[in-house]
Amino acid sequence: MTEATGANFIQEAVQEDLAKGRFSKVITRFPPEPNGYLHIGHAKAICIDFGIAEEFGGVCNLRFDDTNPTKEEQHYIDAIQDNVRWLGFDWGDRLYYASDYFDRMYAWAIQLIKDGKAYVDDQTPDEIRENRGTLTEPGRPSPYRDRSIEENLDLFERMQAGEFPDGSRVLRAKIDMAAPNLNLRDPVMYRILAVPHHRTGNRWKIYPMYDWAHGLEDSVEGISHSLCSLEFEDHRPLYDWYLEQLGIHHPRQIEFARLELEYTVLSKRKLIQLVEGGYVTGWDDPRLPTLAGLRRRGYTPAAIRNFCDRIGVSKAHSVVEFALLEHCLREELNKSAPRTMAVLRPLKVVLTNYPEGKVEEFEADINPEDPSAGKRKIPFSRELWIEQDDFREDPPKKFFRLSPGREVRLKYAYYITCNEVIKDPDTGDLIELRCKYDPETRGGWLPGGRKVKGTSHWVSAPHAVRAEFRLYDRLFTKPNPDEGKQFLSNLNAQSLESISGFIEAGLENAPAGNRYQFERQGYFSVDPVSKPGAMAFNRSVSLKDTWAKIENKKNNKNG
RNA sequence: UGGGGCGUCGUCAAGCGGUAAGACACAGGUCUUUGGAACCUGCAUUCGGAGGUUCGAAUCCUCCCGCCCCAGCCA
Repeated sequence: MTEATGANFIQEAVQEDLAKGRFSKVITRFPPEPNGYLHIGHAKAICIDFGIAEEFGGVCNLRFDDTNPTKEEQHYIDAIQDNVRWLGFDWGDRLYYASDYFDRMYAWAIQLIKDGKAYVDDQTPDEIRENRGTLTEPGRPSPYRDRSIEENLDLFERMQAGEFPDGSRVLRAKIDMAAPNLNLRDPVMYRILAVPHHRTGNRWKIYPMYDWAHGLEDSVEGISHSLCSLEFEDHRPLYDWYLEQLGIHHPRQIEFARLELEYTVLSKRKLIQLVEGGYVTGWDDPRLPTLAGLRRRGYTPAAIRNFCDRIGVSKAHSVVEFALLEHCLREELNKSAPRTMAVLRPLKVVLTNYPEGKVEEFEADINPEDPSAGKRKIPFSRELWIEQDDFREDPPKKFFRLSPGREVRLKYAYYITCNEVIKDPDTGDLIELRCKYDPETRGGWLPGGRKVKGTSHWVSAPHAVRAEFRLYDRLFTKPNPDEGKQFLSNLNAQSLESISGFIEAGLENAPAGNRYQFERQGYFSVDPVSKPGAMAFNRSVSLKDTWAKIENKKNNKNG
């Protein structure tokens, strides 16, 4: 799976733990909170969590960290499972919920209270914050810090009994208000939240905080390695503290750097803003880095997994270039995607010396990279559509496509030469090209004869099928969307261009999700809204375009 | 000027005291019925900086600089 490099630091740590007998079996977990959709950053975490388990012959649990009912919803749970499965990972029968452990957590909380290690605090949220101190000043103990165990027990039970209003009291661990690590300044374990939970209903009036809950969840499941992102590094002492006080199974937490990608955002908060603010069409908008979006865009699970593999695992903050993700998709689709010709921006071509009404069929490779894919038949006739970009009335240097007097090859068909350019007499707009074909070049080849530099794709006008093409560009105009004011101000207004053109006959019934290479254009997948007669294709990624590069260079020089 | 992390090519990232892997990107070339793909070549005398230890340092020590995270009853 990994390139031929050494093990990453997590693999090394796991190896060492196994060698030293700290753990006998590797059990990891992927613990999403069901309050949003998974994105490619989660894909990295999933690949690491499941990947480490698989590599060491262990298992990985899927566990919903559903400790905050004010934000979590069942439909997110469904979508997340769907996404993880789609990515290609299997949690077997090990689907767990933090909420399933609420009873045990409660009992453990009682234990801590009895041990004098937790207390009920009546301070307001503001008071707690003020007394927490600052980065440089120690906190001050709560006036309720030294309540008797009996009183704490009584109050805590009444918190859960629903006797107190939301936010009026919390249970706190009694650790150290002067700790330089703020997480250790008597962290909150439980808050009162008289909110129904999507799984436990009205059973609980109090809900555990992440730090208290997470280690317990890991412990209950016998997790060996609890892998998470860097921002939890500061929480590890607390994770360890709870487990140590309780004297229960103690997994090892290891932190790695989360993924960042250029020209997009990977934060649930911002993603939610984009979706709910209507800046995109939904969680599966193909411009989004969500798994649902990438899937609809035409990305394959294998390409995403490969990407996650190549970016590596480290603790250094990193922002990965988009080009790598695109490369992974192209690499896979080049080998697997059937070829077809589609004209995105049509320009009419009439072959003046081709008999009217005549139709020929040419044979074309379905995939030149994979001969076993076979051949397909393409109809050819007197009137064709070619790409507007494949003609220039006044061709620049190095442009070797069609222009007046010039000859090019129509792929799989004939050489043609442009003789006449028809324009709208009023607007001067290009209407059609009159060309002559060379009957000697049938199949697109003149054995032993003159060669031609350019090859164009085309479709036969009477046979072509109208279709919609959605061309996507990066969602933001800046590599770092947070640059400047607000990330929303860096949205790319041109991130979606929808155009109408023609597809080869035979594609008009392609099922949603099918992926194709439109020759010389890029990889496209059939959008779920497609219907026979109203096909819509999403451009997953363009082919590399050397000519565009040459032109850009030239323009930059002149401009 | 509290604590926790991180700094190796444009971007990721190996390297674990023996003299800077690989990938993407980029540049040039071969080939080509996709200006695609494939293939070949090039691309860090240098590892945030300065000292030190050593025969030898990206790797060890010291100091300095820069960047990220933490003051939710979010996760």
